[in-house]
Amino acid sequence: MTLEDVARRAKVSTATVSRVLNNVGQVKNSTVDRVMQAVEELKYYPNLNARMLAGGPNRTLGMIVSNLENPFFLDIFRTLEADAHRRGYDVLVANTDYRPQQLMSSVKMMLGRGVSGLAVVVSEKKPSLIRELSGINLPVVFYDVGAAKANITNIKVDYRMGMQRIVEYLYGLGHRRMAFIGHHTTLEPLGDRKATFLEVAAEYAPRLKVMTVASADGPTGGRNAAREILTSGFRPTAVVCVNDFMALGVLREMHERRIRVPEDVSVTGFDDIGLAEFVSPALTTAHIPREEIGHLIGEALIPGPHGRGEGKEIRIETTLVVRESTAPAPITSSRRRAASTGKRAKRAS
Amino acid sequence: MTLEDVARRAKVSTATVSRVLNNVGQVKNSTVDRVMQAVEELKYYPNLNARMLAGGPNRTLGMIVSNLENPFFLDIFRTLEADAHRRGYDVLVANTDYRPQQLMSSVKMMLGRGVSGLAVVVSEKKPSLIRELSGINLPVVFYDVGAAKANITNIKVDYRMGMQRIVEYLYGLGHRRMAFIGHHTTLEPLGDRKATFLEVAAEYAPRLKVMTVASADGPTGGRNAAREILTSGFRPTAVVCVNDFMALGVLREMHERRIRVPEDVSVTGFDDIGLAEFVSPALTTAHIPREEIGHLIGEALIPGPHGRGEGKEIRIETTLVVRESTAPAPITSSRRRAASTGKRAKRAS
DNA sequence: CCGCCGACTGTAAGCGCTTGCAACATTACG
DNA sequence: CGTAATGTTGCAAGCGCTTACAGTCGGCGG
Repeated sequence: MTLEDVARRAKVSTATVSRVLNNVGQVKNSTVDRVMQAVEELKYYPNLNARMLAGGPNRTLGMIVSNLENPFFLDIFRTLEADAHRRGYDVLVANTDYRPQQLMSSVKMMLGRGVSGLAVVVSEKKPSLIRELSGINLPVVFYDVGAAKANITNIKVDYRMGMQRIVEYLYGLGHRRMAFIGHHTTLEPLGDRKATFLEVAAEYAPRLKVMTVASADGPTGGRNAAREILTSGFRPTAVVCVNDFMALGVLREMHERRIRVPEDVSVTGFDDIGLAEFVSPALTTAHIPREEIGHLIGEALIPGPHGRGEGKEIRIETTLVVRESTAPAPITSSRRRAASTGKRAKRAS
Repeated sequence: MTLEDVARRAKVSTATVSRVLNNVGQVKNSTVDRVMQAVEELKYYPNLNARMLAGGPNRTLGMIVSNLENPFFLDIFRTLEADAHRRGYDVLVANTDYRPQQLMSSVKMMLGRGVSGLAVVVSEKKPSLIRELSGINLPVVFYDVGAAKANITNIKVDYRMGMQRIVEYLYGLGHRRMAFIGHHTTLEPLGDRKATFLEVAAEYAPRLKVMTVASADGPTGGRNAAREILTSGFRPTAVVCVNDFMALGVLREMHERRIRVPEDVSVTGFDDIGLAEFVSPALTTAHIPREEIGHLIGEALIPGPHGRGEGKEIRIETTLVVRESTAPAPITSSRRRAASTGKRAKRAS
């Protein structure tokens, strides 16, 4: 089924068929009808490869994420896709599983497919990548990694501020021993998060004791990390996780060990994925407006009536969402003693 | 950056460059090196559209799912993608959100992109689609909808048996009032599931009372459905959900209303998504081997050394996984009376 | 009645890549 | 050293579609 078949059937030239299909140029109404009918009868659908090769309307976006399984990424993808569909665009996704190498090949794949816009929402940094991508003439948006250039807009969330609010909040609740659970800490943005936690925690030194452990992204990773902490001898009263997805796992591990959350230990996440309010206890976390991010990406990549908002540097703020997984630190024997003498009664209560 | 640029730089013809890139035909080693070097220096990457148009090696699969957000679909996609990558293939995903219309356009999109294999893992049935797809010369695999043909292999899970085991198990636990929560019950496979539940339940009539409610797929839908049941006046001792994803929501709703699961009411899911064992209480469910399904799809779509396993009809069995969300039905006042007389002491315990 | 203009349609030149076929270069033997 | 095999390349014809550019045709003003 090619354009030519349709043309023959409608007794016109391929040029005309192309014109009616793309709705460009002037075509007599009766001809349009004839062509459309032929299209129907033949169940013709265009060969998109040929179309793109020939420089036809290119309506496909590309999006590369680190882990589609993590609702954080999936949510961004879904809002972008919804926006894109609304504007007649398709979006191709690629998953890197946090592998820089896979990132590179995914980018080449996207470019090779000729996407008209590319969103790179990953946690692996590749300086060379950014350099390459800023060379080509294509709107690009980076999330978390990269810097704004002529053709690339950069979206960054203020992770530090979010982390600060969490630690502050926990500290205010009387927590003095905290554990941080992360994953892929050798990858820059992810390592930064851990470093950020450490820095923020350091502000409360030496009264605050911390430990950090890394595992894989996801509930299973979270559970393993929790186990590691629990068997380490360190007894944190609060566990702060790099993201909600992992927090799910620590919640479960606590449950299985009959460690009550939040009575015995508080747990926090980051992202505020939908599941955060569906687990029990519901997760206290820092909300990252993923829908907004999805929309922003769409705006940056899809040319609108006002052109597209290229080359901007966008900063996203997080907000602390307190739910059920956090509470005042339990009174330890030593603190109870202090409390009984009335010295810290306020905080311990 | 085109093949010609590379050719010029390596002082060979485009044909030769193409040959070394695709590793076909005989090319002198020194030439290969020269070409590869030019490729490196120019950071050339092939225009996949042109390649496909020209009939080059086509290594991309297409997969259409109803709801990527539902881990059930995502898991299948991920295992297929992993298999595909291992064999040098890419896979394009499209999401239909359970909309038959979107299904049709997604199929056209995939076909238009020239995928070399297509997996349709959806819950919307479109007879015309199946007819169309069986006409073309392309390996296709349908999940849940469709029938095996020359080029299409069909994967079906024995939903009925799974449902039967669940209801039987629940009945054995003393449950006599059950509610079924589904979604999109107007779509055939999904409506079938509801019907299946009803049929299975009917086998226990008139001792078993049931009610069914439908909502949207996902935790939120599950929660809304739970609310609907709870405000209806009907007081089920067991809630069976069409899938785990929705069950997550009913678990939460119960928790918020301080209805204990499983003491006050038992809840079951279907699919056995990873999250099922991370929520509390962990979900009793019917396990569908999603990885196996992913692998099967890969086998059917990717030509291997033994050709591909086309046109088969594959039946997948489920297994009941009992976890924490189910328990014997609570003793009602009337049953307690009976129990106190010793008549049903066994079952009520 | 002629020329011109605008509406409509056809012609044909690619887009970047693959590949059958022909051409040329090497090597092996006799 | 000649000749047939082989080994290596280049040529050029498309793949299906878009899009200048060049008609063709009917109607209008002059």
